[in-house]
Amino acid sequence: MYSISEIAKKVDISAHTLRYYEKEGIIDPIRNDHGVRQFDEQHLKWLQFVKKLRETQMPVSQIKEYTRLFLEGEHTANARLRLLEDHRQFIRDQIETLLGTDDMLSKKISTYKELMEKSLMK
Amino acid sequence: MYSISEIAKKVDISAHTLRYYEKEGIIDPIRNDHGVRQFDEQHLKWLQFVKKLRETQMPVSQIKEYTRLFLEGEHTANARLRLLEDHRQFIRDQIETLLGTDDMLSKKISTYKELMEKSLMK
DNA sequence: GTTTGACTTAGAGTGCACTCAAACGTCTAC
DNA sequence: GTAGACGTTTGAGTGCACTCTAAGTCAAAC
Repeated sequence: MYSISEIAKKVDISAHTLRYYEKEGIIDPIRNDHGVRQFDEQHLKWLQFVKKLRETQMPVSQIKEYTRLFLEGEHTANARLRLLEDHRQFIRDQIETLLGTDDMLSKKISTYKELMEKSLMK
Repeated sequence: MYSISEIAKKVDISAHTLRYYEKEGIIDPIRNDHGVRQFDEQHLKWLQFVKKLRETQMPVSQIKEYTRLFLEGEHTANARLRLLEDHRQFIRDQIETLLGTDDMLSKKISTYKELMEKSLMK
């Protein structure tokens, strides 16, 4: 069992943000008899998954929705699958955009370097 | 010469956002004798460049900084080069993250599909 | 036994990037 | 000559995702 600060460190998400995620219904830690949050390996895995979704710009609202469906049970598997597939498509589109801009930047960077060499030769 | 709404359409950035960019010093359209903004091909090209930077998450503040350096002249070429190289690195890191999550999602999606096939066979 | 430090809560504040509102000016078409 | 489409401005509002504050509880360390 981990305290909020321990798990915060492990997943590299601030304790503040974890409380915010709890308020949003994305996590539901166990509480001990003093009301202190306790996180287990399941929570850790879930948070690592959530983190990957956030790192790839899935909105918190969509993660909420996914969580809600998950908690609703088996019969929402189809809807969850669709959410994941949609996000994968978003990721792929994003990769395309990034590759395109990488390319443009590389060209621009080359031009800059050429220009600077020329001015050095003067 | 394009009006604000014409260029907004061309680059697919709202007129509102273009005015905001102007306030931030990212663009500096010409004004006619009635104070109406006029954009030319140079502005168009610049905005297309800015758009690519924004699409790849470069903060407006950094685009501002790049613009400022650009307007300062030749002697800032080195600083501008560094900005672009940093952003290219950011893009490459982002691509890595996206590829990793794409992979994870693909595995999860396969698992979902297998599960659903099994439940169909019951 | 008191201090330290980690935890709790509700609710307010922050920063970013827009996005809109209101009040007004100007051009063109009918 | 007036309606309507488009432009202008300043300043306020929005939505997202945190991020922090204040006031309090509790347990172990000194």
